[in-house]
Amino acid sequence: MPPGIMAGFDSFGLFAAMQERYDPSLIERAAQQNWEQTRAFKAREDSAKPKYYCLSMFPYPSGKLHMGHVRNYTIGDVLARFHLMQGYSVLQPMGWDAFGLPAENAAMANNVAPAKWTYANIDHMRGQLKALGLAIDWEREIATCQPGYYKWEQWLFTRLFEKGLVYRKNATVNWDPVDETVLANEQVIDGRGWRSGALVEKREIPMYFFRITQYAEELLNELDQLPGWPEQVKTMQRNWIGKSYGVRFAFRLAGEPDNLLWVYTTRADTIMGVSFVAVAAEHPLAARAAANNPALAAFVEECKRGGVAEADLAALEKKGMDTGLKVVHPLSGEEVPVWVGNYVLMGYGEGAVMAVPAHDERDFHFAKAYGLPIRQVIAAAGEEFSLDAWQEWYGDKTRGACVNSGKYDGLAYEAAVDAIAADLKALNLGDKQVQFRLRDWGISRQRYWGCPIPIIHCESCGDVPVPEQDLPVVLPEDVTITGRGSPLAKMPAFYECACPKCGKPARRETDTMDTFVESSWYYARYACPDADQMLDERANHWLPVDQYVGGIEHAILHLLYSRFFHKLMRDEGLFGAEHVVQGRATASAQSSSVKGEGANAGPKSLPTPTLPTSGEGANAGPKSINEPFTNLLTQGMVVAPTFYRDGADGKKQWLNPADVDVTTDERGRPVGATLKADGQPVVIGGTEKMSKSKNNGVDPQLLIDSYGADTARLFMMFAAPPDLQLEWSDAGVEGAHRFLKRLWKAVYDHVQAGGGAAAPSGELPAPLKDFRRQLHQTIAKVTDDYGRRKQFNTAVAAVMELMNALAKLPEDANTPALRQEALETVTLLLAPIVPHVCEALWSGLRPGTRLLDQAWPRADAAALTVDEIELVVQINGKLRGSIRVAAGADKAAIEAAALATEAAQKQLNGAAPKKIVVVPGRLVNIVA
RNA sequence: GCCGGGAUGGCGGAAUCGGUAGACGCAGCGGAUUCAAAAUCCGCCGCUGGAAACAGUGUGGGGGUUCGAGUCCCCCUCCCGGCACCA
Repeated sequence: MPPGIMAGFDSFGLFAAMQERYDPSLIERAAQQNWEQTRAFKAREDSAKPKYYCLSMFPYPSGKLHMGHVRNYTIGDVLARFHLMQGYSVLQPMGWDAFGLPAENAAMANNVAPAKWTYANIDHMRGQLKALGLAIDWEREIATCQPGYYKWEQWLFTRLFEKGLVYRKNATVNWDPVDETVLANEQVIDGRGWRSGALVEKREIPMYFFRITQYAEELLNELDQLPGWPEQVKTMQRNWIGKSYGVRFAFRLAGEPDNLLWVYTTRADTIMGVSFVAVAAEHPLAARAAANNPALAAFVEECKRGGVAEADLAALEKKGMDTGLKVVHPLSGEEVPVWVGNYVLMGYGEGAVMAVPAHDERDFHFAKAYGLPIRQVIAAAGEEFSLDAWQEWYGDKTRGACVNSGKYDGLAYEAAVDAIAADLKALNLGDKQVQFRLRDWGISRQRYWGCPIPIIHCESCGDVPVPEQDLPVVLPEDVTITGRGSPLAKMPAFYECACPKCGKPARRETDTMDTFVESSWYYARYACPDADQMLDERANHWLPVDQYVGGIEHAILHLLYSRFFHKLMRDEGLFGAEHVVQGRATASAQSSSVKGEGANAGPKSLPTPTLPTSGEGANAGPKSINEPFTNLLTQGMVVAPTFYRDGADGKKQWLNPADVDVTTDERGRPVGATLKADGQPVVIGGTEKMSKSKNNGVDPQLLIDSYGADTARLFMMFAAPPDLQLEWSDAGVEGAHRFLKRLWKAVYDHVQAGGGAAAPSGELPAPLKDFRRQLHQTIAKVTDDYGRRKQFNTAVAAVMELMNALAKLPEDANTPALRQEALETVTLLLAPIVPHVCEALWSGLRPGTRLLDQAWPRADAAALTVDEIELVVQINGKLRGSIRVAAGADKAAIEAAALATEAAQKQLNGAAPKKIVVVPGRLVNIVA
């Protein structure tokens, strides 16, 4: 028998006794088995407790888990477990964003069917997720590639089609002329197809669109109803929706007064400064002018080269060419030329813009480059207009007034726009208009591995939605992916069908949906994954999601589309009004300050929560059926150092950090690195997002295998706050593991020594009293960090500090009891982050009970009181000393004590202070 | 290009509402233990000067507001995320 006691299992399936050595694999297996056998995380609709729906963005099943997943899911799990301990009925589900491009790429690379590849990946990754010990209700797992899931997506599509919220129009895509296929933006590299290397062209094809613009106003306005979202994300969405107030008006074509060229502008006040009009290369006027102008035709062709990604287009050099056409200025009657500009986007607004070079920076540079006139029509006091260079104020609508603008001279922005809009309206050539930057959502994809669009094209009946009884349109799984064309369009067995209306032979749509569609409603399906309708009454119980956790990269598209879908489903009556809205987490229990509870509360006393609470205000209040995610946490990336050598072919050969040794100088600064294999130097690159291309990924599996899931979870939570990027560090992992070993030893030693009473009794000597105050401050701090701040690194740090203090606690009659209280508390506080080891420690501290059944600890207000506090003394804002005063000391006493300090006497040198600032509980600043 | 962020010791980070900059951890240095090493434990640790006490200085760069600025305002640099077909 080795020293210590061998671990045995009790009736809970947990440890009856602790062994001396911290053995993560044993502990984690036992804890996970116990949770699984007791179905500990099954979410129930019939609970009397308030509900808390905690959701992490589901993964794409790419093959194996990466560190970003570990981080994402640990954050979600910490919040879920914290709320579980706070007395909530928690739903934390998991599933798979299973459709998408990588499965088709894998199919080509490895000659494996996308379905088979995807399901194999899911099986592997599910095992990896389970090894992390997440408090997930696995009985609700969904995969979006299953017909049982996408059937309802197709069903909603047909409903929206009937309502006119889905329509068909042409859109521009990246076309690879060699592979004869449409490319995703990421498949266009430097203007060429990634596989064929062919120059990519723009091509117009018909696509289905969701009319998201119909919801633009609501999507914009309801951002104000989301106090639980980061301001940053709401700002990005506001800007993306881009509501603008402007004027839409028309120019008549010179000599063809019935032919109108419409433009939209937010700067109608500068209309008298228009010196040309620019249209997109795809604009009908451009095509018309190019018909008998070979040079222009060549330019239009040039504009059609390259991809459609807006980031690339915006970075292009601004180019243009005169069409030779002229239009008549609606107010001045002057003729202005029409140009084709490569910077004008056909898909945005009218595909044409009025150009005012004097007051638009882009137009200014364009006019200078092509020698077009620049006419100043706005003047600002104290500023001089010069054609030499662009100045900020030229484009500032808050400054100045109209000049050189005839009857509008002297009018400021608003008055000028009003007058000009009124005049255009009188001419029947325009009016004020509110416009959105947001465009309708094109969802057609010419790909195989996606949800089939449930439409049948009939020569007589047109586009006919597939009737409900024929859904789902099942995606055939036995296909060969070649990378050329669309696989479904080559399968007559798939597309040959009869028209549901007239019965004549018809052709089934062979495009599939954007995978963003599946991810736009999965959060709702988790409420009722087995329902034989899109959503059932369980959605009313669980929605909205109380806490959503995921990467900041989804700030706009995914989160906007999900908000849109939520409103679509609401308007379809899938949840909301007619259902009873109940089971809301109305536990109002806002954090209440301890400060007010005692007259002599310490300076650093923190809020104490009452049970149950989620700790954030946004979670309370009436349940909204308008928004899917009440609180949002956006997590940063996981990054790691990179190392490389210059290969013989001139390309960099990237080396994995695990294979490299870094050497440091005597201060620990890195001075060089060598490859472990050959001891020869390598180049230290930058710190970058973990990726295959830079070979700087660290496999979470290795981490879990060698240290255990708890160490992985602890490192992830401790290394950085959730919203910042997290830098990978092997040494940091070691440190996290060391802490768990120390914690284990502290509890083991305590239990071996006979443990202690549940709590100390009677008056404690000062060091013990101080420690107990720190203990209860830590409870308050950690509770606030988990609940309100959602910042876990500081929670861990506070517990580490407490453990450091515990190790220095003097021995007294009450010490074992105090130690018992401290260790029990620490175990509970850390349980959301490192649940397995805490479960084992708890069974050591309280044999026969299970940690999962314990309530969250509460700070004892009595333990938090202090008699005396320390205040910093500053002279002219510089730290010069400190004083100790009674906790309730008044301002006069504090000032007197501060003035009496040696530092103050020396600095003042007999003179009277000019001013004394007393910051209660913090400092005194004497202004000499 | 446009929109949104970020920058604090050798490193990750802390400082929550404008109030002691550097908590906690890593690395490093010194010591204990050991035949030795690993592990563990104790101590030191922004920079400059000083034996020390202490003084000066310091939060990407420049300016400003304030008794007091890492935090607020203006300008700039670099890095990161998104830009509608990667997810």
